[in-house]
Amino acid sequence: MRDGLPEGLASLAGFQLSKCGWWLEQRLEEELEPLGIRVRHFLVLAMLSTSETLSQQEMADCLLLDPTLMVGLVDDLEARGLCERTRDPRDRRRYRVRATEDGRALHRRARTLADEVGAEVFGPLSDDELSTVVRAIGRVMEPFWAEQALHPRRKR
Amino acid sequence: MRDGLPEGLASLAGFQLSKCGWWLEQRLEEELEPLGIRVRHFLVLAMLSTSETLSQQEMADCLLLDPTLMVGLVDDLEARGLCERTRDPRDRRRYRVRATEDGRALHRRARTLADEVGAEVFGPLSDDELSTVVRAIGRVMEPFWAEQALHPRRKR
DNA sequence: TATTGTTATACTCTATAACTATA
DNA sequence: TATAGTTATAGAGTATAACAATA
Repeated sequence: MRDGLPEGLASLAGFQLSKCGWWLEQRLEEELEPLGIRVRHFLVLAMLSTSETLSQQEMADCLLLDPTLMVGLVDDLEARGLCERTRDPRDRRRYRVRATEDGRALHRRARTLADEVGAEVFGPLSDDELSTVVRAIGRVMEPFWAEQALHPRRKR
Repeated sequence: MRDGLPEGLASLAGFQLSKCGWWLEQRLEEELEPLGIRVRHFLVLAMLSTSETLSQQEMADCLLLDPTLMVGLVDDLEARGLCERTRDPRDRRRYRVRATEDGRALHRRARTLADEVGAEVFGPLSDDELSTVVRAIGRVMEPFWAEQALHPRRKR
């Protein structure tokens, strides 16, 4: 990289956006290490923090992860007492995964770190710009999540 | 995903942004398949399209890829006559990788597809919003690329 | 017969280490 | 001694397939 990004790359909005997402994730990964969790564990806790109970299948769809990966993820959290599995009485194949008080407390600490990373990365933006970007991305992703709810895809 | 994304996830700007980047990349991957290249090959061509010549090392830094991965990537392009390697006469360890005319032509076709994917994904945004987002992300990434030029990191 | 969750296995991708040639 | 590029290999991460329990 002699003198900055080649213009052919810099002008690709998708490339810049992808790397921005990667940067945010890596920084958060670093910040979460002292808490003993990965970004994925944090995302599970984030879901559970506003959902009472969820099945592993539902969480896999939201995170775009293969359901087999949710097993180990929930295992990790349960082993540390951050969430608990109970069978769904109305469909005993499913678990009802719920965050414990410890899990909610850890989520709050992790969420603070995530917000700090966000403030760091988005530092160059004014409050107006930031809220425009955040709302814009949210609106852009609405059709994606709608489609995802109907025809779940996986990978990554 | 019973009723949309759990709020704990939806409110995480970093999560939405990461998935947006993933979505853009996956859609482009699909669109590029008929051209017989992956997104990575396209990104290499994009760099070469505005840079005359670059070393494999420089390109690895820009794409945040391990230099060993650039070998196969440039091999692929060279085998199809899309780029060519010549030794740098001033430092015969380095290659000067250059896009051929065919490479530039394929890049233009791929860039058109990338722009179409962008138009599709960012469809919900007004022109003003889109340009605000694109410029904002570009500004956010400036310090990242500056740091990357000094202390290259890898992975992904 | 289909679905949730589980396990074990195979596969893909990436990083690591060792090497050549240049500097 | 250090760097660009190459190769082969080991490791991490992921998907695939088969299974048990339930619907």
